[in-house]
Amino acid sequence: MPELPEVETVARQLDNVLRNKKIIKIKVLREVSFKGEKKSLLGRVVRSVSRVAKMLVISFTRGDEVLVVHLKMTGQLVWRADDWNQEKMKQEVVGGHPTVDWMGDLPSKHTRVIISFRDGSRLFFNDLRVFGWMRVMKKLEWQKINAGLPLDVIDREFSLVYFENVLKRSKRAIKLVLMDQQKIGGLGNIYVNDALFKAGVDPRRPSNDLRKNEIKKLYKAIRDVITLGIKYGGATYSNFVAASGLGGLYQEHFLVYGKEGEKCKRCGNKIKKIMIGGRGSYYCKKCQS
DNA sequence: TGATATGTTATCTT
DNA sequence: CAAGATAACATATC
Repeated sequence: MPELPEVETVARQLDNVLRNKKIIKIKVLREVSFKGEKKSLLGRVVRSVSRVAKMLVISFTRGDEVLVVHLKMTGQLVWRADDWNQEKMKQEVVGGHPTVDWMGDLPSKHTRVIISFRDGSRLFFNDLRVFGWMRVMKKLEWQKINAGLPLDVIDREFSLVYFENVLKRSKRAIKLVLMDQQKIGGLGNIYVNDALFKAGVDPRRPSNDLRKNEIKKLYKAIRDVITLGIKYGGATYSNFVAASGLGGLYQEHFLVYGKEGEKCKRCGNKIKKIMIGGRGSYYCKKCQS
């Protein structure tokens, strides 16, 4: 369930290990998972790995292409050095949706793409539900997509005023607006549920109905939740995954997400679950209005 | 067996 | 036409 904090963490770590590595082979085990011409990337040297919205972007020192990766719900990236083995688990970077896949030998049942580098290391793209993708894009094409993206919640320019304007322009449920990647970049179901709880706002409230002080509270809550996510999400993706390292610490810090029937951390009331836009939404009836 | 699932988008329906 | 609602994508798990 990679949301912004997860993707950010993976990007940072992959940037460290993939820099200056030369691609010598790309093996696609599932056609739909890789779009574009893979030949065009052979021989390319990685310049950097970064994050844009919930996407990872791998750029190269030469050529006119970038490789864009979207993990969607169940994608994960695992990079392993040439001499990796289960006992030592030496050089490894993993990130994305936590499954047992990244513990054992790869490729696994869910491996969709393998990118091999000249130094013998490999990058595995695993994706259980095959919603995610890797896509070779021309720089121009990528720039166009970039230009159309909204600000990220952790963007420096993502101001209270900007946020307020976004919310005012819609009367849909506030939760849907927050999750709408065309309007605000980076928030997924988990963090939205938690941010709304923290701000004391009912997820069903019409977006343009929020009062100024509520918008302010929500703005701050989003920042807090995402910052915390990066802090703990970072622990999910370590260079050296121990046997106990499966899954991330951030899960232990959820406020309401997935806690139907459990006690509200603030008032002790039971957390309710409802469906909004076909997605599970968790909230406390007493604390959120 | 059937319901449900983290993200995004295409396609309907207002 | 635009905004909003909903189905669809492929597969595993409970």
